[in-house]
Amino acid sequence: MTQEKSEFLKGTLDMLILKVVALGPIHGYAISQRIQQISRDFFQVHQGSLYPALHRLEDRGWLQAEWKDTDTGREAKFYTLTRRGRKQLEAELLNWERLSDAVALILRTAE
Amino acid sequence: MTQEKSEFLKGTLDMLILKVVALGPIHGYAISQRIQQISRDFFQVHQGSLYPALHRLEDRGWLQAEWKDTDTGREAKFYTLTRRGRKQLEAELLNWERLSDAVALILRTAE
DNA sequence: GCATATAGGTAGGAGTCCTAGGCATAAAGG
DNA sequence: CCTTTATGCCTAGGACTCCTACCTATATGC
Repeated sequence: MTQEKSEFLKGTLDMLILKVVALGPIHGYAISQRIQQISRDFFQVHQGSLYPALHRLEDRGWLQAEWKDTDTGREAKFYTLTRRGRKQLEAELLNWERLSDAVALILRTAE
Repeated sequence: MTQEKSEFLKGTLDMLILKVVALGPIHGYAISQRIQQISRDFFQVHQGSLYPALHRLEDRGWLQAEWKDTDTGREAKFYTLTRRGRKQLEAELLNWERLSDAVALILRTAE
């Protein structure tokens, strides 16, 4: 089955998560909602993508998790950026800029 | 082993190939060189990515192949876009635009 | 009492890209 | 003449990411 979904994240998910977490402590479920909201529904982060990604980023030492209560009095895992996570975010931002510049170079080539 | 290469194509390879082929009939090896040149060496399309991608695009009916002689008198498989390939390219261009816009929305979010 | 939203998770498969190899011929350098 | 390099095509296998489809549990709304 071919991937045709327009929401396909194209490897940007890690960067998007790091960026959203950089805005302040936030739990997983809220991260996916934030990404969807801010992107005006372009991105839809499915739970099967979200949670493995969070565990991945935590394993790599970029995110730190802590169980806390939400506003509504429920338990949730709140994530914060580590120092290394902040560095990683900067690296990914730079790489994304270069990538999209490189793509633009090719797309603008008219001969 | 983690993927850390900055040349990582992030799912853009199909679009880039379609775009380069849209510029005129060209063979596989030259496609990878073109992409590397135009992107100022940011993208490096390895042969293990290139040829499977070309076969994929041909299987989907977006590219058409024909054996011809190069300038230097060697045989090579020249690719051209089919009508469906042209449509696909336009769809991918639009999707790329939307994707990068959506990413930009999130990256510019300062709170 | 039951559906929906919130909040966490896993398993399995599909798809893409990479490394590492193989094959063949032409040009260039010693 | 012979060996290296560039050109040109290809595949196998593994790593990684993302998706669908499932599971669990609690709070809220009807």
